Amino acid sequence: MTVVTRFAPSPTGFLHIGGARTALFNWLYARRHGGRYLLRVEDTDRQRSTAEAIDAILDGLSWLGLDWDGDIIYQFSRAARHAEVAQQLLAEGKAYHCYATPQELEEMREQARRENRPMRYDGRWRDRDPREAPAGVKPVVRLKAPQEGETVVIDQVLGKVTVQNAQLDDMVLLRSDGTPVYMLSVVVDDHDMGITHVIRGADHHTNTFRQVQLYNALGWQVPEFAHIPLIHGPDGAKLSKRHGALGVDAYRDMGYLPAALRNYLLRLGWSHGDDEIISTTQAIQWFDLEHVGQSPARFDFAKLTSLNAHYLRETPDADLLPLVLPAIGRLIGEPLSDAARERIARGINGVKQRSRTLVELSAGLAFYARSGAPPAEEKAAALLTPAARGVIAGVAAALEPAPWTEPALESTVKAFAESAGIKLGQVAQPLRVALTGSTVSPGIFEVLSILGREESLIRLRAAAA
RNA sequence: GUCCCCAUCGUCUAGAGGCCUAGGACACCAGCCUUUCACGUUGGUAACACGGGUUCGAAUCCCGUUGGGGACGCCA
Repeated sequence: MTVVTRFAPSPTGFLHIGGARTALFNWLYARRHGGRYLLRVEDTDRQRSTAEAIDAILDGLSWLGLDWDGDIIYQFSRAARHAEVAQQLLAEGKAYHCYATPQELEEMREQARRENRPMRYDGRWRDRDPREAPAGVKPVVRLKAPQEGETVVIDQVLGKVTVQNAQLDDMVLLRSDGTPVYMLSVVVDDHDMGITHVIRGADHHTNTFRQVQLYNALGWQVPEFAHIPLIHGPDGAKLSKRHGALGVDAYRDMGYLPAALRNYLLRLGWSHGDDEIISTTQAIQWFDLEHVGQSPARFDFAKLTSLNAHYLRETPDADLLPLVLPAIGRLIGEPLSDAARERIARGINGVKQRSRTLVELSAGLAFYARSGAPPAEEKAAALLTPAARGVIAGVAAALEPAPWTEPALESTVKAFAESAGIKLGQVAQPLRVALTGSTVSPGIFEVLSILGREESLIRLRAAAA
């Protein structure tokens, strides 16, 4: 049996981190088993679904590198099919019209709340003669669910769970306007699409029992289920916009790499022994449902950032350049000259070694892009004491006639330090400030070399003055 | 409230009854390396929620307590 998985986001907002992980797990599982990974947009809520949200989700998935097989299925376009299934159930006596009004249902819930009873539909139209139907009320269609016995879900992550059917009420299949409700649509679509493994967030776990009842009423085979624990915010509470529930585009903007996010998300809830750095290729070979954890995880930026630093260092300079060039242009407030691009290309390796995100990388590269003395950070400016300025002037003079290669620069500066009777560190740090405007940068000889004689001397003299 | 799920360092996790003096990673602290920072490296602080069982033996199995989460829509 070929594995078929799906990711089924509802386009009522951006692709958040939990959805991204669900997509990743589905994608990995399908790839692992040489199966298919489908995408279904659950847009049956016409009020809340938007085209912008669809774009944002597709965009997020593409950025993450989670390509889907075949065409996207828009659930709303299948409404007629869903209604047809409900009609079939109706015809078979497995579903019925319910004329209870929203007000009645609200009262039912109120009453239940007051009496500390579970909030459920009481089945008042289940066996009632349709001829008693009130005039002018459009009915919904409800599933005639079993009232005795129990429903069992075997979950690949959570194991076997049993619920008493008395706990479940007759769910709505079709709204009074004839449109299908999510519970019906998922079941019909998953069946029609040949989904073999439903991998989704644990928030759907309780829904599964009702869905299984539907599968049973329809005589359809139940797919495998795997409910993965939710991701919480740093404070352990449900992820909300206040903590980590950002769209994946926000992570892109913060300078995270898709590969890093994939690795981080993978380890959030799944493990392979002590392995931490897991490439996507490796993940495809290893991923399974047995090692998905059962408890919720908290989102931790520090770990993501550390992973990102790793992937940043692993990424070839040529791939990083286009990601960073536009940002640097914005940073210095002018278009990048050819000389600037050239310096950035040569300097990027040195800077990426000490950057954790693309944002840090861009910022760390900006001094290469400028012409003339870079603005000095506060901490850096403080280092430019009169004595330091004197040292810089001395070095500038020593450097002017010297050959401009890294080894040569090093020996020139070292010779200068020796003759001046000071330590290299006392020369290097003021030099760094003059050249980069910062106390943090790649090796000072690398910087001199890349900046070139002319540009270096301009900056040194400006600092010495 | 009812039902369901979950529970190992601050965080992510390894752990499928003896291999556990509970391992790794991130974060944190200290040392080394070094022209700064970062990388790297060495070491350190730090956890089996609690209480009962079962067993020769429990982080691992069972029950309860506590705590956290989820679901209870003509939303998905």
